[in-house]
Amino acid sequence: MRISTKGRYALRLMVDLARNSGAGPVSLKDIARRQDISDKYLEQIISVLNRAGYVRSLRGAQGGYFLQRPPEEYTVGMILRLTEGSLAPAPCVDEATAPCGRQEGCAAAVLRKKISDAVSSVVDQVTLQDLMTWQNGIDSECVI
Amino acid sequence: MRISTKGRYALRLMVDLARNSGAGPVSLKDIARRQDISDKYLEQIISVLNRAGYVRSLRGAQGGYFLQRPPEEYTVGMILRLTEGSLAPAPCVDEATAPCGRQEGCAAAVLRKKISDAVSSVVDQVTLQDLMTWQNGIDSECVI
DNA sequence: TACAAATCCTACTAAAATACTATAATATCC
DNA sequence: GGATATTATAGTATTTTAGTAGGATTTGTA
Repeated sequence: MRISTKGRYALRLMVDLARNSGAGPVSLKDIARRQDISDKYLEQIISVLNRAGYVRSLRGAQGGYFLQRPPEEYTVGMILRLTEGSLAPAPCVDEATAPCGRQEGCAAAVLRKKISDAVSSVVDQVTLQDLMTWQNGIDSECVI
Repeated sequence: MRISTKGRYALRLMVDLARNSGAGPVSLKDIARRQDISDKYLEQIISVLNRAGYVRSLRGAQGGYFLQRPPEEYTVGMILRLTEGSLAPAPCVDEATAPCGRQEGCAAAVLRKKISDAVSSVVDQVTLQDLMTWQNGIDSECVI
């Protein structure tokens, strides 16, 4: 029941991008240094965000990344689902073709759905902007 | 963000125990056969539940296990926390000594706590009895 | 009392997921 | 043309998960 580093790093990455936007694209190397995360690992993570259109990239010298949209338009759920895969507590919650074959009236399904909905209700509500606001006053490198 | 088989098997095991209680202790072998789970693996799982006092055991021939308390006194949260470890979405949510050292006002901490609370609000509310009720009408081997 | 059926206990292992690391190609600004 | 970026692909070490295996111990029953 853990969010892996991949999802957490993605959040930190996006918050970092949001905080440091304005003065041109932000290079991954800078983000990696500020967040103290391997830049090669971040590369893989941001490429997912890039392909999904969450960030835009500029190649070459003075290149880097920037957010495609304002921070309040990204929810934590969007980012985590992309990087973590599903947020469901077990296979078969959100899959149409449940392995057990009987989604209807199944105790397991009811329980899973409740957990899944509870998590979603949080992560789909909290935006990047919220994370930034909560973090204000604290120094920027606070770990998510 | 998954519940592992360990936690899920523990739930199935407990529901099975609850359903088959009344006629003396229930042997693990029977549970394993009904639930189609390796009995050796179940042994490890039930030993945790046993040490925690959630079930009682009787050794020797005609021995087995039975629930220590009525099904409505076990929550899903109790069982999952025991077998899965913490249900927190990341280290440092429920630990007093957060690795980042600054629990207060940290965006990460706020987010994690929200997720953790959301999950808890579900799993601490649902009891074994609920699972049994939801499962009524369905054949018993429905997989959690 | 011997035997069978059960729990208990410890250790081992295969496979998958996680968390990176490495290398090289490509693009762009100066 | 060179420094600085992103992009793409492949490889690897570590950890976690999900079991297996073997045997010791206990206890009811014949």
